[in-house]
Amino acid sequence: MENKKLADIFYEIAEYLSIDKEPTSRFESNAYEKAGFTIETLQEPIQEIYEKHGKEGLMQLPGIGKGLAEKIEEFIKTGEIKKYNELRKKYPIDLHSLSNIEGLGIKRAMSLYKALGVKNIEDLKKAVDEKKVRSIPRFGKKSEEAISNALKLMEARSNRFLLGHALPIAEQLVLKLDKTDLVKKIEISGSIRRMKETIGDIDILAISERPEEAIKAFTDFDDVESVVAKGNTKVTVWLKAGISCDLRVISPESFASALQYFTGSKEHNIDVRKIAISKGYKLNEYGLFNKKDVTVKCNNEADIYNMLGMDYIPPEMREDRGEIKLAQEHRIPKLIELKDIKGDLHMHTNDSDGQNTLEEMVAAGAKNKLEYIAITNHTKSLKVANGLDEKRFRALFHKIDLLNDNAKEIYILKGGEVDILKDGSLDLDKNVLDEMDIIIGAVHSGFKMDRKAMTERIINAIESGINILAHPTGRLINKRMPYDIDLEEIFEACKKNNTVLEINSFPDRLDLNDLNIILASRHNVMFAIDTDAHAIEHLKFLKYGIGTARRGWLTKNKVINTMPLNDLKRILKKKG
DNA sequence: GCCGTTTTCGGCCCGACTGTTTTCAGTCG
Repeated sequence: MENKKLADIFYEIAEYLSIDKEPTSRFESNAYEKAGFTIETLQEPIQEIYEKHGKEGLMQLPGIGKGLAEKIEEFIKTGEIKKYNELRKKYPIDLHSLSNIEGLGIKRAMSLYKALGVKNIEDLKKAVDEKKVRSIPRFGKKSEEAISNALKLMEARSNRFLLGHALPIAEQLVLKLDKTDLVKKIEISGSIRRMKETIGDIDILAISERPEEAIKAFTDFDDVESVVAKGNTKVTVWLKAGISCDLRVISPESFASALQYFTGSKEHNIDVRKIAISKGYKLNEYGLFNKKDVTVKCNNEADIYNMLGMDYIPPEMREDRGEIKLAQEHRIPKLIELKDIKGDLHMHTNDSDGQNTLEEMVAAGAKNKLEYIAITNHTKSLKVANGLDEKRFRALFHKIDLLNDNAKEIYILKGGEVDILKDGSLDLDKNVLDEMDIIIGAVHSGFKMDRKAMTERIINAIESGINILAHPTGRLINKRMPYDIDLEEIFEACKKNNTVLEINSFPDRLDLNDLNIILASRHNVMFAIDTDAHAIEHLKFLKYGIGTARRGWLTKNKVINTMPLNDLKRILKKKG
């Protein structure tokens, strides 16, 4: 991906510039950082923008002016950037990796380079082992130990926590804090509240009249492995679960602004605060203040956004991807909510690789107040999952017909998660496929095909009449990269064939992800938010799919399983 | 190096906490 490569170079230039002595280079550094972020989160190849609209087109992008447009042009034409090469020659050290170590920033990394010649992580390890770091000015024994711990930690946690693992841990902590009676109000903030697919650490916000006691009670929880930092209003702990957690205790008057502040994202907040300044206010975690430094009363986050001339922005949208402009134009969409979902269209039973029986899954669906569910087991070629052949599918469908005749509170759709074979054909006879109410197509093998072949394979399946394309990119978070495919071509084929794209709610899938949902939306396709449940407990994963959909700015009317059963059936029939 | 509903020049987010100091620089979020 070219965008990422260029973004990383800009980030590195920003790092090099921030250690420069010139007073203006700090701001130049910010400019590169901001431009790097713009490029990294761009929805189309930057080269395409340049080819279509030239330098002028690049300068339309936020944070990119004449100078940086020229740098981008230079990179596209020559594959390198002179300024970057010069900086690397001047500072031949891996600043990026070094400054990523907890507690070590760019400036201290530079001190270590100047004093000890530390150029990379290996050098740093050596210097720590030889106890050389403690002798450097403004370092000491504690700093050396902190760096040593951070190095070990970095090896231990190379991956970020999945949202689906971090959220339950956070909810448990909130519950426990609530029970102490030391806090009046608690809220999870940070990237969990934004429903980011992976989480760096847990952020909890609380109102308390006895903050020090609340912080003490928190650090005494047996979930806590060690206390990293502790003050009067804030404490950071390392949890036994292997993730760090911040608790901040604030006054009731500050709660709205603190929640806004600590929910982030950082990029979003910087822009919001700039708008505050431009309107003569000051916004920080303690409140919104006018020119005379008098607090402007805000009861909730919506008040803050409204005072600044914006619509309320849902946490999931706060990523600095254009939501601020939208809010200023009062065009924030009404995002889909969990309660809008009327049915789950992707569920397994123990007939293939699920853990529960058909009857148990149906009962669980009814208990979750779903109006309909689809039972979609694996097909015969997926042997590891005990995939069903034509005969076993027919037997299962017969059982489903009987259940539907008797049960009235929930309707069961007959379906299958049908393997898309290497040539793009489907792994079942046509007459069994014809008996299905819903056909989900999925790739479960041959992940390493080249881009062209893999794209053709999936488009073949789309054209042969699947209703839903399951987990369209095949990625497993922290485990497996997405298939190499041309997503835009696939989205276009989905549009032409009325094929629905799945947003798979399984914590390690979340596929499509937020950015791909935004991209697919431009092709005017429909979505289904499914759990891919392999057990009754998995039905609660739906909230992660909803969170991902909201991060992709999705509204209810784009999601087929928000429809009443009869409308849904009509959509599913429009095939072939 | 970017940017403009006070500005095309003069700004550029900001407060808590830590460690190493003896008043503060660096880091983090």
